[in-house]
Amino acid sequence: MYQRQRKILDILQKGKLLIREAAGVLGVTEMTLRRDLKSLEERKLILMVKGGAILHPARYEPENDGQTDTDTDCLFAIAHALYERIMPANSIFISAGSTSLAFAKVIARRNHLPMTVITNSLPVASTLFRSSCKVILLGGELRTHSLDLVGPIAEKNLEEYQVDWLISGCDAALSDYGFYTSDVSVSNLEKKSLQIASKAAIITASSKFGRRALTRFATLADIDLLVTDNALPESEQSNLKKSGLELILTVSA
Amino acid sequence: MYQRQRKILDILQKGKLLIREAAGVLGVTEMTLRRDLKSLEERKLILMVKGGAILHPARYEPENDGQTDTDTDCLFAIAHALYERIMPANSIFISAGSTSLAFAKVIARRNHLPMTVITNSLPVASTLFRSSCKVILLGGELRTHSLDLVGPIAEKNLEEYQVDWLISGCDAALSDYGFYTSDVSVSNLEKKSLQIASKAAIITASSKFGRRALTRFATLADIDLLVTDNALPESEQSNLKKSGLELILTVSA
DNA sequence: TCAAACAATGTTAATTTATAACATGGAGAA
DNA sequence: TTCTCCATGTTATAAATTAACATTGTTTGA
Repeated sequence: MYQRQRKILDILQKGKLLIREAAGVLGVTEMTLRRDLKSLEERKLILMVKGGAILHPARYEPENDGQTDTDTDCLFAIAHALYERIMPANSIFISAGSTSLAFAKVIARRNHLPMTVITNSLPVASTLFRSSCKVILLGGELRTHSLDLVGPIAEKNLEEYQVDWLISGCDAALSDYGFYTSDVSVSNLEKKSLQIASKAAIITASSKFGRRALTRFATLADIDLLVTDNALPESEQSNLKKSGLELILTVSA
Repeated sequence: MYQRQRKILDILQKGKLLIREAAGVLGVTEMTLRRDLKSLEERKLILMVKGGAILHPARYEPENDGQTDTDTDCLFAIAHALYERIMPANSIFISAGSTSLAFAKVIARRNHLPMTVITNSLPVASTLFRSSCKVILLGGELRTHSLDLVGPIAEKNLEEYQVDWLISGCDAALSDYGFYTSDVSVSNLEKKSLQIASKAAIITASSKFGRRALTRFATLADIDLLVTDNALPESEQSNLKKSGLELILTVSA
């Protein structure tokens, strides 16, 4: 029974759960599933909506702008792989972005050791709220459409810290040149965070490769570990390995 | 129609709306109300749950620990009164707490002028996200049960700013001595924020008067404006007036 | 000004979802 | 074994949601 409720929460990580569908998937009656959901709702873990349930809204989710299930699965596979590779760690910096957020969710669910997480993302902070992690949120200006913090204050605060790992996504990547983001203030913050991290990891879907975005925030040499999915073309893979970084490829569904 | 949708949002400020009940209150059919709700949901302003609706969860809300409707009404009355008194302003600091959060909600709904809001509260930042306000969130450690930021980083960041008004609640108050909070790190931050504000306002339910809490963060002389409800005893009122601060009393429901 | 077109709301019936009450069946205790 | 308890399943009932169509009032353009 507890096993099943855990599965329910897993399904919910990806968004909404429909009672009719999920009953089949879990191999139980609607009634049983309802009883599970009711119990989870009483524990404030979920919120029941018409015909289904969502995770309790005490944790904010940025809009899932047209992200498909497959996309989400891919992100979580990458996040899990990263988790296996770098944990346990004492302190990490998690930047903003959907891949980073997926990683934060993995930590919240799987990690039970004390750890310090520094982030500039409200969704990440909120995800780790009540986890075993101590959360430090950088200050700064709230970017209007992404719920993350940037600007000089955020950069200056960063100087106070030192972390084992920097975890970041990217908006675009070239296998022979480096990693890009499309916002200058984000890029500035990323550059700073590279300086305070002993090691740096990029996690991103392979689809980001082969294009540029506005500014490059990291060269290949800046990055120690790259986790992406195995849809990454051979040529890109060999380019990356040449630069000496560790490459982990997850199997896509 | 738009008038009615505004009313719906007003009702929702206080929590959940039940379609069956609200249809009567608004004087329309369930069907009409449903259509309004559907439209609001499409605009991502609300989320429909079984039998009713809640505000869109894209905002962090601390748990409503047993706060009654009357309590909430009282808070909003106070928040409105403060809004009328101090707006327009160029820049304000809003501290953490349920009363401050109510004030942020009033701003989000009523203010359409550009303004800068500095806060150490995630719920406040999230409430003002997408409003006409520029939001600056102080950095620092996330307090585990309150979703607000404290600590040396937060205090240091504060030094960078200067605001017209400080808006704060309190955990306890004595009419001849000052205002208290029950957390030392919160108190430290409050003291700092008094220093960067031209004027300071306390908003609080009158029930907080007559007791102490762990630490005093402000004397009567530190405060320029107090907004509370008219259940405040005469003796306390005269004490407060003696100290020269401006006192605004709202009518309780 | 009138009537066509439209928008908002109301009404009813059909469908879907939720609840309640009782039935089954297996695991463990006396 | 036999009883009890608990998780689950079944069925019937109630509630909520949707769809389709009816009504009303308002705008618009001949």
